[in-house]
Amino acid sequence: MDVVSPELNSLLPDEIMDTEAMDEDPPASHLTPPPQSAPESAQVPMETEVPEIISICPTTASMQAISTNAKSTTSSTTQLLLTPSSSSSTTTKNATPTLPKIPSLSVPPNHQLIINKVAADGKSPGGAVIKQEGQKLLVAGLSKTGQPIMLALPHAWNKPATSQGSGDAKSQPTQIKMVTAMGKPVIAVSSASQLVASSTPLQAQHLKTLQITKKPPVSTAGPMITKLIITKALNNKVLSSPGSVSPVVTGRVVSQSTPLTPPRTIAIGETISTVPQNAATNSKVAISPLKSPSKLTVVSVTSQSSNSPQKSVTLPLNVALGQQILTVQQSAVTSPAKAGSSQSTTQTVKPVQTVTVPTSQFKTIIPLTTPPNVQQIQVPGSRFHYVRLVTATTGSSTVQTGGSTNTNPSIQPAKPVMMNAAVRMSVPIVPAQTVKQVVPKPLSSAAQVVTTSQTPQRLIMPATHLPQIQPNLTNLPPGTVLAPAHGSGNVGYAVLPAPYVTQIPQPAFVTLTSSSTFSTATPSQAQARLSLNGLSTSEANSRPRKPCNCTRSQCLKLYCDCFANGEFCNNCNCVNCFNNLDHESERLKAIKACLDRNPVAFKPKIGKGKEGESDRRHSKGCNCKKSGCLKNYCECYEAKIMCSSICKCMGCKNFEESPERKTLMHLADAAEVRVQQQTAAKTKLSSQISDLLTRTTPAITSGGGKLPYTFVTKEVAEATCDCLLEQAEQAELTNQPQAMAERLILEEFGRCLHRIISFAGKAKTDCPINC
DNA sequence: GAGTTTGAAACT
DNA sequence: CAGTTTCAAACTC
Repeated sequence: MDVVSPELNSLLPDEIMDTEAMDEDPPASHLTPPPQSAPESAQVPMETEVPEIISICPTTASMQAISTNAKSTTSSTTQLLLTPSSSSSTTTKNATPTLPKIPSLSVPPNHQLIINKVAADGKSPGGAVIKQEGQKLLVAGLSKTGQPIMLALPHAWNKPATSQGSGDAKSQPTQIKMVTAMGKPVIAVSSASQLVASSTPLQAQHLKTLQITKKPPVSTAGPMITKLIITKALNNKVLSSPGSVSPVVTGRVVSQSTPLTPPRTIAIGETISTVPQNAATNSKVAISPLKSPSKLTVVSVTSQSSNSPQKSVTLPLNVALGQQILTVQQSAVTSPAKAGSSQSTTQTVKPVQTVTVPTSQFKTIIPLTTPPNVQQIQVPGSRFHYVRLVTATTGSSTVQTGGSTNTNPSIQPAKPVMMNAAVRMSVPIVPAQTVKQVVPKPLSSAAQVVTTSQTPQRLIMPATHLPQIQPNLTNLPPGTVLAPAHGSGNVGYAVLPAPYVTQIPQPAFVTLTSSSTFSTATPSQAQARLSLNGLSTSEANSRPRKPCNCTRSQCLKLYCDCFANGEFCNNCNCVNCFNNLDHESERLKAIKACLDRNPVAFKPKIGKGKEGESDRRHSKGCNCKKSGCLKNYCECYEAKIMCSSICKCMGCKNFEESPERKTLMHLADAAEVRVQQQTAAKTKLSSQISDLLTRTTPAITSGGGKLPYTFVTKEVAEATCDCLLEQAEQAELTNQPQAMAERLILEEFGRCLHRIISFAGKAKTDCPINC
């Protein structure tokens, strides 16, 4: 029977405290995306920081429940809810003080929060008091078998959600999910999620993620008994107390290397070890979603009956990151992992099977019921990588060793672990250049730390079975992902342009985030990526492109820039937009139609030249007639490239030696520089004047100094001179004749005077009584 | 902001 | 493939 401290219960969101849902959550719930909550989903940052260390250890039998008193925590109101694992039915709301001993919290100097087994006190009956300090939160629980369960969380999780808007990737929330599948607990940490117990209401809102699902291996559709913990660690250290903790639970911690230096290779290791079943089956863990730093760790843990021998399972994990596909393979604990990296040269279908970990929004439940295997697909000559998701029903399917580079997940005799999740990684769309495979590392004891690359993340989403849409892989929009239909086995693909993928709202997925790219991405960016048309509020940085204004095309034709770029409309001004998930079928059909008309419709029009940008040219060439190819009507000119021989334009002036073009480009560049310089100068001048206003107001008021020259102090004069000098420099840069230069300088001087006078007038109006 | 111009996309 | 229409962005006033 699982017990949750009442005190904690009152603090936790309903979603978390809904034990029935946790216990009785039908398989469908796992597959069903969480209810679309626009605000929440929109606010869910895709990139989140990952806890430095997350380790899960079996709990001791004595512990029935562990709860953290939010009040006890100093800074963050992080709450940890750890329900005892028992074979019987679980009830979180019935915290029983009868629990023998409860882990107490100790704050080690290493900035870890540790919950140790201690006697229950009055404050948190049946629960442990969590003392938070430092960067890591370590929650240790003891199962009935006496095996501890420990969770280490980065201190960043404790940060209030309000800091998310700061743009600091570290502030992004991380979600911890515990799912029990096949009677075995599965714990996953998704970066997208937020802290379960956060002091701020905002954090509480997002808290939905912690869920434990117990499912007997029933149907083939939902058979996955994956015990998976996904964590992202900042460092390679594994905090789980190796010696003290029983070896039952072992997990690898996937850690990303330093954010500053994104590693080229991503290594994700996963260990699955047996755990006393009684401890695992019914245990519930509610962990307040803490903001995780940019690091993501994925740790899979398998629990099994105590009597059963420890098993190690290899878990192939295929993660498509941006244009990159990350192949992660789990190695047996005993068997060292093979390191292999395969790059772009690939066959149509890679023998390696991979598991895509779907990214989830904050409130996602890890769907373990229908775990597809993912096969990495690389099209020769194609810039893009594709992933084929295959529903894995048996462990045998997981094994395919292809080329030497592919380390086949050496599947141990134990049952294969499969993840029915896609990794959603919102990342800048970049050409898929590399396929990175993670070399499984030999599991030492409790956990292993694996470094992950900072590659942008891409979402692989489940899609409707659309067998009719199987366009040429090489012609798909950049980053297109082929997603399998639900329950359709390995057949059927849905064409998902990568940009779409990154914007797809959250289905029920496991979130795996990469830390590195997140560091640069602001929450708003992630938010914008997630949001659909009109749902996102802040996306200034996420959308370099202008919003479309389509009215008649439904944004499903190439007229629409959003559609043409393979993106969902987002905060656009379009009318009757179908370029969103609500009209997925229409959109897919439109994509197919476009590809039928033009197989390379979604390929970039501006091909990269042989040697850098200078050789860039339009793939089709323009067809301008009146613009002289010197206006943005011309696609060549718009792309800042010159027309080439393939252009059919008339009266083209967009060639290398064209004087018109040179003048135009020169003026454009000069204007840009000028704007920047003048902006800086004006800012300085305004600052000086404003500062002067505050200092001279008494003099003005007393002496009736309402004359502008009152403000012409040394500072103002210097600022004015700066403006004039910059103007002169600008004129010089643009090769303006002397007369013109003088004129520009005088004009600038006039503007400066005008500003001075304006401020003087303002000062006068601000103090009408005295002035 | 409304209207016009322009050229790509779509259509025939 | 060529001609025409549609469409939305770029541009002008």
